Amino acid sequence: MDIDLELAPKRKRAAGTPCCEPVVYPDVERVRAERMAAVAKALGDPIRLQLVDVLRKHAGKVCVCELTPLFDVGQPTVSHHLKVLRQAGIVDSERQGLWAYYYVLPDALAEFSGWLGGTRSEERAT
Amino acid sequence: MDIDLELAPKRKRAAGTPCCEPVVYPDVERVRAERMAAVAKALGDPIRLQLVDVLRKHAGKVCVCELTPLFDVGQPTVSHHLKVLRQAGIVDSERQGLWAYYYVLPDALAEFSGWLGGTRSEERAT
DNA sequence: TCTATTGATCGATGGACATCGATCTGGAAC
DNA sequence: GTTCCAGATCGATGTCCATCGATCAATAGA
Repeated sequence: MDIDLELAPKRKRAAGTPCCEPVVYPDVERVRAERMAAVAKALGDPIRLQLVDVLRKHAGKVCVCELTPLFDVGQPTVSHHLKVLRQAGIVDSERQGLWAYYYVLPDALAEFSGWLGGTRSEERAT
Repeated sequence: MDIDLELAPKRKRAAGTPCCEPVVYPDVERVRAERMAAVAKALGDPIRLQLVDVLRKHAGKVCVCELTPLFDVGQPTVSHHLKVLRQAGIVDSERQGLWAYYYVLPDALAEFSGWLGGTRSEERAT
């Protein structure tokens, strides 16, 4: 019930007729989807999501030595996850002597967040 | 520069002393992170993200026969992606005769969207 | 009943990913 | 220099994932 008639199969349909014409999307939509999916993928691991969470909680820059003991994985694994986040453009780092400090890049999550938050397509900017 | 002193290593440090005490997070944070990461992971594929996008654009329910031709993958693959989205609790489906109609579950993305949108931890509800 | 259609499922395959231990790099203390 | 430490990288390993062709179940028309 409550089917959107616009998208219901166009005819009462004799078996064999294609049910509807394909809706073609402009290429830019696909590129945008790939960009946002890359961000979502990077956030699609509990450790990485928590890393971003911690970095956002502390608006400043956080030492890796503070991040590592938060998780039940080894240091190389945390380093790996931070690298994934950096490659996704979500965080960046800065070295200070022996230590490395990570921070969230502002606006890195803006596009994805905007898409997620918007309930209707009309609200989106191109 | 601009290091958050709260999180900088606590002492001037003789090499060998641990640089800082671990910050322990309550278990609920980890569970919440796993829940949100699961949603992010489901959205971490361009096809799935576009599927959700199309379903949200058309507030009603959309026939699978309308979704399949949108992508350069076979019908089993689209069906697989829809299943992943359904298992993540993001969409659900309903059969009408031969056709299956998919729709976005309201509030499925709310928690993740709220976390993503909030800039500071204080804005978050538990 | 027979046949055509939709959409889900199965099994296989190739590639990506999370994790680990070991190692490397380059600073800092002695 | 030598030694120690923080953090990144490497190589290996086991697991998960995206995709495909083939097939199946359910339904509707003939």
